[in-house]
Amino acid sequence: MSKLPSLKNLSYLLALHQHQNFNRAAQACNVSQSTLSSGIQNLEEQLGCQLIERDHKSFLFTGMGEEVVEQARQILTSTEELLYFAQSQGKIMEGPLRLGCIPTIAPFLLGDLTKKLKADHPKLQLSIREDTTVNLLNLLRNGELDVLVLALPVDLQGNQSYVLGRDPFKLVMHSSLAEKLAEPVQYNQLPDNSIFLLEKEHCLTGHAVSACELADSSKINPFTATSLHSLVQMADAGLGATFIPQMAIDRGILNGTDLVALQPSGQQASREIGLIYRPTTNRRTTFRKLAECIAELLPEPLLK
Amino acid sequence: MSKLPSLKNLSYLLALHQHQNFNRAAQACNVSQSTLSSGIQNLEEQLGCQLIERDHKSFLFTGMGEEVVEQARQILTSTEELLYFAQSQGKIMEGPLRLGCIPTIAPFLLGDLTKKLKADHPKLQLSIREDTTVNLLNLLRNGELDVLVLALPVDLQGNQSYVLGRDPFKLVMHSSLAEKLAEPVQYNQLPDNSIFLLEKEHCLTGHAVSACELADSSKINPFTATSLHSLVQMADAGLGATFIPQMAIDRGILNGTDLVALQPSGQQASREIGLIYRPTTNRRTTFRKLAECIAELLPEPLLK
DNA sequence: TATGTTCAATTAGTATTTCCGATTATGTTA
DNA sequence: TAACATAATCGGAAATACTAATTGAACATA
Repeated sequence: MSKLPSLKNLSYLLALHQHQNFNRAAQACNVSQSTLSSGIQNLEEQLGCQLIERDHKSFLFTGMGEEVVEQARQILTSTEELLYFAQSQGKIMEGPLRLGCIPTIAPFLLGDLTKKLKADHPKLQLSIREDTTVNLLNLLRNGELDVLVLALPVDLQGNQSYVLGRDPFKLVMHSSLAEKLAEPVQYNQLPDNSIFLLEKEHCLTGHAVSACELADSSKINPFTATSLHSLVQMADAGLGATFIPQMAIDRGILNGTDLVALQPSGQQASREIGLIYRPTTNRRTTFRKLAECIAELLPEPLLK
Repeated sequence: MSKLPSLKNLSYLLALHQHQNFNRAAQACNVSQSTLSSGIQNLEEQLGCQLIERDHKSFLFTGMGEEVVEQARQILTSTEELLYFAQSQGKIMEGPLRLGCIPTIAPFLLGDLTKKLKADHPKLQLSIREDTTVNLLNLLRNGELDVLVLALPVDLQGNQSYVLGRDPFKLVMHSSLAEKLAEPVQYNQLPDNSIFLLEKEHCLTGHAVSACELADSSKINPFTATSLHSLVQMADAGLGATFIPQMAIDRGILNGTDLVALQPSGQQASREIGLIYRPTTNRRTTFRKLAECIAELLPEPLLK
């Protein structure tokens, strides 16, 4: 059996891939450019294949190179996790944990969550990143985040997940508009263009439309908002109705408005909240515990 | 960030875990005993925790040590896969592939499979291990096998799987016994102790009993057989009836006997065949292709 | 109780590997 | 064309990994 590539050389390759420049990559690794250069050559020799095409002056990762980068990333992340795990003496709820969360969940969950974690697991150092689903999945893949809180269903891309619970959708509108409506609200009672949604980057839109069986798109106003708070503002101004998740309502997003929350039609008018992590992780017990903490804070916990 | 442990030291740890003896482990690694000894100490220092308890003369892995072994195994397997992947230039259907299969599938599948693979992927070097489900799962976890063909349902223990297809159960008995029976056969038409099964190590027994809704255990003869072939012998001798999977019948296991195969009662009287692999693998495309090859050979392919 | 054996740790010396700084080769920009 | 940027190469220094031999402790046995 030929010799295994060294983790060091694999990390050089990752740095090179990230910086696309030998000097900057070398700097990032705290080694000289020559070291990194020969490290890469070494790696190519050991792996018996070309990882980057040298094009006099510049270079380009080969297809194989990209593949190796991908696999190397996984190996290095695992090793880092092993190191961290051992150094923290297996104390699973201590040390750094990098969590990503989407904007339609974060403001209504993370306040309570950090409070709870600070109380129950004071040595856990939670860092939080708020971003869209696709961006978060990329960061998870790159090892820049450890775990995500997303709304399901979502293409897991090979990641694993815990389903944490359900979060019902409510149809929110000004009280004056709501008077003559019966629950669950049938959408054909509403005027055209009267439902406002978030811009399409937010998965909430798609989830709400399908969960609430809102097939008739003529009801949807083409103007899109960028946050739940602005949706609430628009509804409060009497522009129309919108879907707001229960957890946002529970955390008082409608306080100080004249809005009412009605039950929309749709068999299962809700979204699921899930915790997503890399299939290759070895911090499953940590994530499981975190999942339990989060599930308790959801409107309808569902953790198996 | 502290320095990552080296793969070399991790492999020393694995060898030590396997051989439970510094000398033999060192031999297995082709290094001297002192090298291995200091490698382990090195590792303990880097990880900042005790991995083995030295008890003058002998030693014992600590709980943390066992954990680290587990994670190290995964890292090393991934790295080996990376090396193999690169060296084979990404030719996914070439080189060694170590497959495990249970005894109630192997004889009726692997002949055709090897024939097919030899034709379609002549450079694939398939090695086969036949063993019980639990043993195979252990070998998969240890990285000694790459992929398993098992009957489902089974506790995957965190592994991933493709469902390949269904394999119906048939109730097999001597033609003279079958004459007065209507299909699907109701078990209360059969005398007590008239159904013979495999010994309990074989998952076939449990699968058949539950799939065929054979609740009344008084029908089951307490004598158990060790292979499908002996079950067939016993049935042919007129001792009683037994469950035989369709794929065994298709491959002629009843040839030369006076046995007939009847439809047993039970909503879904069949077992599923699945391909199992480590969640941390990076040979998914290979396994997917293999899954397709195998599915084609099953009585009822079902691969999504 | 003495003697030999087994096993892991230690030590000291050697071999190997890794790394850096300087230099070179090549292309790009001013 | 000069100045600059980039990656490869080279030679020597520093770090490391490795071995053989030794030590010491535990155990078996005569």
